[in-house]
Amino acid sequence: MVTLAEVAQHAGVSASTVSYVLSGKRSISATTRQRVEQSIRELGYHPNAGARALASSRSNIIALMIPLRTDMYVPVMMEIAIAVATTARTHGYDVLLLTGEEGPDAVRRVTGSGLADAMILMDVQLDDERLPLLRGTDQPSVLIGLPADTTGLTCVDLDFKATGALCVEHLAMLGHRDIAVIGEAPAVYERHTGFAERTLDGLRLRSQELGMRLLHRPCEGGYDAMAVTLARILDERPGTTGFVVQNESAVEPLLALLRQQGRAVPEDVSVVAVCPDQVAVQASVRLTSVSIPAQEMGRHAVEQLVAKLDGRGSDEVVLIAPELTIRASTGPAPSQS
Amino acid sequence: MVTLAEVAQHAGVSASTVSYVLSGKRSISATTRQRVEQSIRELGYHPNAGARALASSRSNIIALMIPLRTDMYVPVMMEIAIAVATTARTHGYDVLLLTGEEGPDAVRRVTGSGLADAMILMDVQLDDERLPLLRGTDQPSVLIGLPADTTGLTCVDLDFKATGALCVEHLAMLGHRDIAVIGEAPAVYERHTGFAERTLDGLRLRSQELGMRLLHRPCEGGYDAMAVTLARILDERPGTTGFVVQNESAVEPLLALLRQQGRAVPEDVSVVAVCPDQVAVQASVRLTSVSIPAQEMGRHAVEQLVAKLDGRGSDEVVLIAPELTIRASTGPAPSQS
DNA sequence: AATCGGAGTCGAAGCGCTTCGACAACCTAT
DNA sequence: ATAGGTTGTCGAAGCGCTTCGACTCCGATT
Repeated sequence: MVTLAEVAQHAGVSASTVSYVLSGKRSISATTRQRVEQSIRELGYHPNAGARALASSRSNIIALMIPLRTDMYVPVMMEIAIAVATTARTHGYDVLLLTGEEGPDAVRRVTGSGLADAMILMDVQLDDERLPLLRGTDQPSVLIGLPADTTGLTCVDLDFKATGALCVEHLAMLGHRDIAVIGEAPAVYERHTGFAERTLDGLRLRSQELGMRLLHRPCEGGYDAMAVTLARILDERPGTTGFVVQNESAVEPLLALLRQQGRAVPEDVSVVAVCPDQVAVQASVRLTSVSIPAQEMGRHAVEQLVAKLDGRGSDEVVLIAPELTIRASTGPAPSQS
Repeated sequence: MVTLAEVAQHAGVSASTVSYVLSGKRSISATTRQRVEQSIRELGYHPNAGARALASSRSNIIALMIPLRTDMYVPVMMEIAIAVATTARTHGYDVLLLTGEEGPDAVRRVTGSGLADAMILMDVQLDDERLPLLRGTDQPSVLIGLPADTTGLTCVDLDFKATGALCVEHLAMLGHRDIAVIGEAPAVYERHTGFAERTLDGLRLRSQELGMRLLHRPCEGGYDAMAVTLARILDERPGTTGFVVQNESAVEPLLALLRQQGRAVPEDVSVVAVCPDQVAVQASVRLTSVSIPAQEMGRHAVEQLVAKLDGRGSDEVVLIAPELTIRASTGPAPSQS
């Protein structure tokens, strides 16, 4: 393994000079720089990560905590993770993948050992047990998601409340008055994952303001669960003409069931989904949807973090404005004949 | 930040003793050990990762290279990644997430810098450009997937050839004679991803042996692409009664289209999928499928790697035997009336 | 001509840990 | 009683890098 010292010798300069060429923290004459760079290339030198971390107390690693469960939003998680990894690389950072499994201990371990310089937390619950730890350390962090109390924290998330409102408004504009919400699995609500509850808030508030009737039903994904849920909804509110779906794995089953029952989309009922664009365009009916900007969230989180690590940037909550794309699954409410 | 030296002082022993308590590499008297452990707990000590890596030339990190593209098998990738991360933790390793983006350079960077002790590569192509680099380094690695030439490499994968054969056998046993294969997107075949081609090999070989007719069509996921593909297939081979689907995002569209055309599953046509169990049970018809054991693959890869790092274990190719689960999407071929 | 300051380079200290050799203390077999 | 072997502990030498003075040179300022 090639070391700094070897490069220095090869280039005929001192070790510190090589170091300064690499870091740019002191000025180096053009000729020296070139000679050093040449040697680095010739010898195929890569700075040793451990030594660098030890000497500089900077690991150039960002930790990413992803949820262990895969009961929801797998593609979204994946997309965020990839966006985080690629964005981090453009800033010279690598990404350490932690699963929720260790819980709060992972936070202690990482901050305590200097394994990572900063962390990004996903799947944040309203009252997450990791939050006190984050507040109690000087290690920068960014949450993807929104807890109940955000003081002293930096968060990035889609504005799910506005998302809910936007869905309702769109359906209202089309003349729908009776709306059903197919939500995430009950477990998601039980563990108080913020985004699900905030979407619901937005839906409820806006529908009330607009004088619409709203029925919310959580739903495990899959065909069978959706069948049961749909039957109950139509039993309770036969006049339902609009659906808002916030559960990827319920989308296609819902469409299939509606088709099967002879309810045409969008002629008889309209469906708005909250899902990544990819899911919306691949569905059997191209879905009107509010997209979940997974990539943007991941990128944003890293950039906030890098800003903090560079001494710029501060705690703030960034809520990305939702955008509704009209596709083929929504249309005017059927006239009440 | 608490250091080894502080722990040593607090416990009234030398630094090296604390180190030996931690590593267990020399025997320590019970009383000393307890005193040291007590101090560690009281002070909340965590060994500094950089210092440790520098001194021991072991980072206790495993690098995981995941594909950048998300055009296939997202849930599988995710499940593997999570399995790798959790399994690695049980062996005292953390996982560094690398995307394919950097290509072979990532391998150079990681091995050169000592960032990781070993690596796991996913989405291996038959003639992957990273392979020469792996062979040329003494850093252990495991591939998830199977390249054309496996000499000097350790690989873990589902036995896709046997998977293909298994699907054909099942359909043959039920009396089907005309089979269509809905494959991955054309791009997947173009870049010579081993698993797709090997499945196809298995399908072709076994169907030939059993005297069945087989038609293979790649297919982008999604409803529209599936509609076109299906129309072409039925046009060319109207007598097709069995489908093998190896593309998650084509499964549900296929079922919807068949339903729409009045072809009942499994009465008129049978469908076998190659997909994770979760997908199979969530579909609108519970699918007979060969499951992709993502978790097992991830776990296995880590265990191979850890064995190598411990000086045990050697290069070998582990092909996991496929298992077919019969569910509701396959049945006897319709009698030829 | 004397002084100042910036640019460019070097030497050395040290980051927190592992690990090797040394050594004291003790136990066992002669 | 003595040699030989264990067992438990310590001191010190690095691992490869960053970074802080310190030093030299040289052109610019008075």
